Amino acid sequence: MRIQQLENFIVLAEELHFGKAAERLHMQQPPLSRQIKALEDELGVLLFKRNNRKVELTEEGVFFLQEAKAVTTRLTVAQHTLKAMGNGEAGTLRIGFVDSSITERFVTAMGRFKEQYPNVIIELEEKVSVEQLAAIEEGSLHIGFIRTHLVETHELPHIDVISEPYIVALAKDHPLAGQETVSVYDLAKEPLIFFPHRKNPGIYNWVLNGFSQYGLVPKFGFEVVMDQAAEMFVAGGFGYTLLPSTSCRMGRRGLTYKRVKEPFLNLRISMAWSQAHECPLVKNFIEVFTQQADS
Amino acid sequence: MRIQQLENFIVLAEELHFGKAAERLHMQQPPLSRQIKALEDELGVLLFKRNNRKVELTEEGVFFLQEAKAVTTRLTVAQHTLKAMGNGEAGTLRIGFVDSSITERFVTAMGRFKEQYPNVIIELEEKVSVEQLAAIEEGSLHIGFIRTHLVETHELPHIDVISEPYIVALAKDHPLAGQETVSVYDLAKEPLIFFPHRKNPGIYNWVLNGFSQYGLVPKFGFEVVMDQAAEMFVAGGFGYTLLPSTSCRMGRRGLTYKRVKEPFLNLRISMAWSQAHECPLVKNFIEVFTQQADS
DNA sequence: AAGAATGATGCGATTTAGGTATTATTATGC
DNA sequence: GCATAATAATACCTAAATCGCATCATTCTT
Repeated sequence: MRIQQLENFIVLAEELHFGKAAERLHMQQPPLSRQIKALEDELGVLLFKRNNRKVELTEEGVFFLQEAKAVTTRLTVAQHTLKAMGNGEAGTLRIGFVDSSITERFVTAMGRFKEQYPNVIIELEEKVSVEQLAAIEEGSLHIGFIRTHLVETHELPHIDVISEPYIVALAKDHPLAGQETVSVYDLAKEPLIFFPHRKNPGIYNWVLNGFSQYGLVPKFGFEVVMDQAAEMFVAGGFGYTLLPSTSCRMGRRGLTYKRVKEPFLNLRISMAWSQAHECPLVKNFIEVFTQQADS
Repeated sequence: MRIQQLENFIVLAEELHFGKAAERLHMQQPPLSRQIKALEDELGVLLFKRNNRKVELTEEGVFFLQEAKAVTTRLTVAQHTLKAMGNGEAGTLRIGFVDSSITERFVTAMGRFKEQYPNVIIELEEKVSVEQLAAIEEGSLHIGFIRTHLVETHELPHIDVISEPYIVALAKDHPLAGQETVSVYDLAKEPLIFFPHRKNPGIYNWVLNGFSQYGLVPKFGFEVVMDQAAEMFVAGGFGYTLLPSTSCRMGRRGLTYKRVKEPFLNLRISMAWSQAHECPLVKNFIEVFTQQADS
């Protein structure tokens, strides 16, 4: 059975006249007669009652007409959707992100994209950078918002989106709070209030690394899971903590925030994708994302 | 596009291996490769990523797979339904009936049929006999329960289902109530409580006819629309009324029922259909209807 | 580096579809 | 009542599409 047969059957059911239907279909009457007969033979039923003078649908024909219409329209819609997918106007875009990548820019970019491409489904999933990296290279993730140094070493195409120093949060009456900036050497002597290794090994190790650049090891104090809890301990004078600078715009009462004197920890996030798996969806997303940056 | 291409595409999407898919499809690998390529060309997208070593669906392929499955299964179901319709096990059976044809036998036959052929839709419509007759001969009604004398004059195939004399309902203290049977000649002198002509012209004229056989004309008393109202007037001694004998099995208090002495009015209803439009549905219904009569 | 696995390509044979001419049948008009 | 017009079916031919076989090209494995 060919789709064309279904389409021709539908036209004939509308015209109820082989000659006129054949004309509409840009073909001759005899092939149409044969085609309908072949369809009837294949289905094992008569679709039309025809007595050389009048053509009308049988009960079976009425039923099959509705089925044929359903099938052909579904296929036509599918073809249009496929075309839209080819233009990156339909489909599913899978985007990964790390906790700290969620900025206003990130959110508004999502909104803009959804507005411009309403038929694209966006699947967002939080994953640590290395996992995203693997998923991108495997092709199961289109785009990842991940730590910049990783995409640099993996040589993935990317756009940098965040670059902000980690800063020190201290109690206002802390001995170090009097200085404009704080030295890592001084920090290493104070207890660090930080989350446990298991919560985010990447950041944890990265912080350790920041200290070891200067031959230092931080002196760990309390380990707390939530940021708010950490700030409470800091305010209570039990030590200091480290935060991305944007995380503390509205400062907490009793705390003060100081930059580190030496080059220390700089949180850098990039939007990365795979050259190999680059598709129209990705291209369109990048375009929307960068356009927004301009405006 | 052929349906077979969609089916082959589905198999290949399951196997993800041209050789194995071709084997399952009882064909050689080269034609399958070409067929898939032709499908891709027609759709304008690649359905599979294939690098001489691995075959996997593209995003478009995943989407089209779901559409192809939907389309092919719908067509398969449609073909099964068509086959069922050929056996009279699916479709729509249109049955007409007149008011007085609704008996217990009629109702239980409907139930039995619906039980035996659950996929057949029964469309019941009440219509006077002549209209049903026209609809049957035109083919828009499969079966009609109509007045027997009409099907006899039109020579339609039919099965008689009701034959019952009309009888006379009288008040117990009515002068004619003392006799075993009542004569039409006596009846013609008494007032007849009957429904108005507009309610059922067929029966009304038929009753007039019954009297005119004997050169008589009934003497009309009250015209009432509902049967119960007629019985009340009769019980009150305002005259007599005429009823099909089964309509008064459980007699009303204060009334008595008498047969007419002479051959008078005999209500005969038949189930009729058209030889020309006889289809499996009709055959099956007749079979169920007569089977029930036996049991 | 050689061989096995696997999808693509070339070619000839068969099947299938479409076009033209014609036939058969039925309704309509004089 | 017969001739004609209308219309779907059939016959026959040509063109196109499909299939199977043989082969090629590429890539992974050992």
